[in-house]
Amino acid sequence: MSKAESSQPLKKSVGRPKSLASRNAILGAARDLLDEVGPHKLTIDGVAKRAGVGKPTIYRTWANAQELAMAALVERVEVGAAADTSLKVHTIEDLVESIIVRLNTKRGRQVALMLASGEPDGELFKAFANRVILQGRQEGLNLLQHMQARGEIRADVDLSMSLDMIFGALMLRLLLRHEGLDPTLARGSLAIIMDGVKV
Amino acid sequence: MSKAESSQPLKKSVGRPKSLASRNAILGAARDLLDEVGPHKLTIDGVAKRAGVGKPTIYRTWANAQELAMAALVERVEVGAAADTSLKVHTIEDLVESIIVRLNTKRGRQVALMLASGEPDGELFKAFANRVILQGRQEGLNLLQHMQARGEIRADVDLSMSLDMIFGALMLRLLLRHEGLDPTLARGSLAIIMDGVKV
Amino acid sequence: MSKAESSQPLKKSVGRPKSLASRNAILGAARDLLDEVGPHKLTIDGVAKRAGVGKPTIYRTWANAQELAMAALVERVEVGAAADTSLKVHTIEDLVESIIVRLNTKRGRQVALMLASGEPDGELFKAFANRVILQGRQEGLNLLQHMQARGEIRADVDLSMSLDMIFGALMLRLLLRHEGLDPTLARGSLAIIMDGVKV
Amino acid sequence: MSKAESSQPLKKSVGRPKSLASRNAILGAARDLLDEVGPHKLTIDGVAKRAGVGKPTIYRTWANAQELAMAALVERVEVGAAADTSLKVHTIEDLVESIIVRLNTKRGRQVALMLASGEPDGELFKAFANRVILQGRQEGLNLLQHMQARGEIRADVDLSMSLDMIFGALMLRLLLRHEGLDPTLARGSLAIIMDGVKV
DNA sequence: AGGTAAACGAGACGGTACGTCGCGTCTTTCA
DNA sequence: TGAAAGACGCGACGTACCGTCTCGTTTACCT
Repeated sequence: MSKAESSQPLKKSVGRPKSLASRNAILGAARDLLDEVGPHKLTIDGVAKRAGVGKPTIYRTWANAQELAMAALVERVEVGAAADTSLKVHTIEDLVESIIVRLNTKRGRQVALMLASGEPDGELFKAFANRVILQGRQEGLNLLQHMQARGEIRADVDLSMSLDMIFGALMLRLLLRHEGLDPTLARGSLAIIMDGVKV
Repeated sequence: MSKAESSQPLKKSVGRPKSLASRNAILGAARDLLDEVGPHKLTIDGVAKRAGVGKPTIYRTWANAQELAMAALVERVEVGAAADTSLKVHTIEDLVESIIVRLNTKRGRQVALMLASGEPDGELFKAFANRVILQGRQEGLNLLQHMQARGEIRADVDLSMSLDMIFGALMLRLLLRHEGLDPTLARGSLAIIMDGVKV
Repeated sequence: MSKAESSQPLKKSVGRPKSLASRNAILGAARDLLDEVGPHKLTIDGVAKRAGVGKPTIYRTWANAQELAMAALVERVEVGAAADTSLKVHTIEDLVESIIVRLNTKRGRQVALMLASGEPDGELFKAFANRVILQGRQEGLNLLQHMQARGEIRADVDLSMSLDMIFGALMLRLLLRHEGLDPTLARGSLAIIMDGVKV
Repeated sequence: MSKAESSQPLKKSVGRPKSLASRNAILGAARDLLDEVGPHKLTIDGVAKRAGVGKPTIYRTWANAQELAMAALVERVEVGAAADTSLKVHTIEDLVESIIVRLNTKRGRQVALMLASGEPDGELFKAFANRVILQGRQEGLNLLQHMQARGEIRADVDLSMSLDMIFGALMLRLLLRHEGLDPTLARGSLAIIMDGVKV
């Protein structure tokens, strides 16, 4: 039932079109507030005031604060990703390392909160998960499949589970903070996956 | 700043002591409401009314709804754990399997939400994480250390990371639901860890 | 600091205008509750529930229960006064008699309580005092001034004090109930004022 | 139903007697708080904390904050009166003047509030009114009766009403602040009463 | 060029919940 | 055994946001 991000209707709209300036102001304000007060305290009232916009203008596009937060985070992630296209990721190790770097920020925890608090069967939730997490996982899956095709990984291995173990370990440390989380861990976790732990 | 769960003071307290009956009623009501309406909608007003208790009585012990929710979940987990002592867990595989079973419930997501939304540096958060997650992880760590001592695992392996990969994969699937999560996965994830994926 | 009763701004207000229906419902509920439970027990919660209105809607116009009570009483007094225009008051005796009648009711004590408990330097307090008490006093002052002009009262008499003595006696008996308060007293008190007590 | 001010029981009390020190501390704290925060904000909690006393100790003697406030004011008035015995009051003019001085203080308004907000038929209310107001009025009544007996006042004059007019005028100005209230008014109001206003 | 329809800012609306304060009562422990 | 300390059930406080609803105004498209 979400109103957000529906695919553009082909029928020409009548009346005054939505203001792109307002949209940008709203997402910008949301982004700022996410950093300043955190996702719990992100309120529609606050965003409206900060963006210099009426509340109905926000509700016309997003159904509630959570959707707005997701939209703001997605946009930020995509902007970041666009900036990253320069540095090519060729190996699974590079990929994991870059994921750690991106996760290990304030924004990383914001994303994690969205994932944990959202309704996992909702339309928007899936879209969000896809864009901010599963996309990276898919990249990794492609890389592993190539390795499997090249005979570097056994044919019977559950690649999906392997990836979830790598990414999951990062997520766990992000959430619990019981152990550090730094880019050098990429090599360690991959070593475990590749070689196993048996003698 | 949390008032909850302060370590037991040795000095005899003066004045009327806190009512254990009230405490139980509050935690019971919180537990029920967590299941019925979910963690987002758990309100102090609701708990107070349901428990037949005044709001200040709740605030005297817990600073906000989140702390109360954590306390209710901790208690539930501990009661569950106490009931489980009968079935002995001898192998790492048994452990992971039982964790999956426990995670893969409504309560599992509730716990995950707490972990994702709490302030990770807060006192209560750490206590919560310790009791509901890291305790199981510690059990696993003990098992793996025994295996390492017996020469079944190489001496240079980062056991901590290995465990985070196993537990993290479960957590990831719990949150994202992009793949199923059932007890048979215990064997699969352990196989990857033990043998690695290389040819 | 009061928000109530600010003088009408000439500038067109922006945004949704305040609902007159709500205002009336609130004042009506307050009026009813003043009679039913008394001024001490007049609560904003109670008025809101009775009026079918949210609490913030009340606070948007009145700062606290006292201001609301004053507003409700003022309105009632004015409605009563409007109804009274039919019966003309020509003499000071008629005036005092009608004041006694109006004072000597449940509402009379409510008004007295407001006067005694309000901050006498507050804006709203002054407005209240003006409308419910001093207006009647001013009428009396006019009558006495006419008498003075016609030579029926000595030129050197402090008319203001004279009126305060008449009205004050009524107020005192209303508050203390140490002596009865009935309309026949109008004649008596005026006699004292007019003729003095000396032999 | 008031428990306050019951005459000291003659029967020997059993067990530990009520602490006079506590009583004094309570009344002192109440007196201080009456001045500092006003009668509206005088709370039992506040008095208990300030007096270093448990709340039940207060409730054992006074039924609620209003009774306590009255008790504190009565005591203060009586202490003040005791101090005044030195200066003899021989004429009605002296009396009115001294009343104005005493009324025209913070405490004067506190007393007025008590009178306006109390239940006028309550036992305690009557006692309070008697001690702080009607006693002065009675003194005045005695003086006027002497004057009447000496033939200085006509025999048919309603002395009670005359006094209420004098005192009421003061009360009115105290409450409404529409006109000043200073000791020189004693002479003026008495002049009106004595001589009347007619030519 | 004018009409019209939608989006806009502003902000009030009925609500729900917040976290606090104070009530008057109760249950301990201490002196 | 009275008094301090303080927790209790209760109810109201005044505030923050929710998501919706009028307002009057602006801005584009479509006659």
